[in-house]
Amino acid sequence: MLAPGMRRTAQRTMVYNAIVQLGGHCTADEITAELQRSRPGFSRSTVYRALEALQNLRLVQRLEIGQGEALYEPLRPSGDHHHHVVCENCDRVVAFEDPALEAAISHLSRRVDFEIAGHDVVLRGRCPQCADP
Amino acid sequence: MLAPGMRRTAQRTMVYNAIVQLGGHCTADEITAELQRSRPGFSRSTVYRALEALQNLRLVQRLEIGQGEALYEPLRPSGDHHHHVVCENCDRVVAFEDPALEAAISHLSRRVDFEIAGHDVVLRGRCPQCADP
DNA sequence: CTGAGTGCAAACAGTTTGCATTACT
DNA sequence: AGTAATGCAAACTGTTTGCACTCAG
Repeated sequence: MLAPGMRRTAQRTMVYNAIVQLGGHCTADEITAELQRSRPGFSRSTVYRALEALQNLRLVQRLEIGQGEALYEPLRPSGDHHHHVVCENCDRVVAFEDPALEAAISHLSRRVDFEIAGHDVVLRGRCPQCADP
Repeated sequence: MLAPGMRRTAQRTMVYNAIVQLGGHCTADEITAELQRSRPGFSRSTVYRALEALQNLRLVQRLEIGQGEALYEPLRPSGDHHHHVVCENCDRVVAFEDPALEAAISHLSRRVDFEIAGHDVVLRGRCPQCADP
């Protein structure tokens, strides 16, 4: 599980747990704030470095949605593959899976002259709460 | 064409022309550098403000690809709809269109409980030059 | 002539880094 | 004991903003 030479520290565990507790799709600052509630000295840099380590372990995925700060979500090591819908109004992020979309992309991947290694899809719109009232 | 009160200035024209001349998919700094070759005082802020204005006029599209700086591309006002493939090695960006992908997304859009207004797709991989040697 | 647009410098946000200290293994 | 990880502060990058000046309409 751990890469050779890599250490299991309290901070990294805490960062992972904070993401889960925040319900996923949270920013580095939200994670820091959450952790500093119980441990005021918790360092922002440690959060960033822990997030990098957790990404290498495939326990956390970084999402570059929009131009602002990155979002982080916990990843089931089983390796589920999904994409995201973002509310343009409240910035809420929801994940979805769609086999037909994946099929279209995998078919398309054979057509382009790049060797495709991965892809990202982001849907933008209004969530139910922001659309109705 | 111009929004009410909006002015046609030499700088905005120059920014648009620079993007075209650079072949699209260029950064704000590349545009600034290009313009400063012939006019050393050309301001970075003017580039950013011009890019914002050109986006409002639908003459330029901003791409948020990866975590670094944004890319800008000229947009035919006819409103072509396309997506991008990025080379993970050399960062080259190429556009593509795919009706089957659009169909899958539009079908999917009816399935999710958001009111979908738009979407972005980015394929990541290796361009022919970076894959072969 | 008036205010939208410019240029400069300074502020800003999010993230990364250098370095001395701490604490896994 | 040795070295990866931490905490702090300072650097860094891409972008935005305040203000006096300029120029398009």
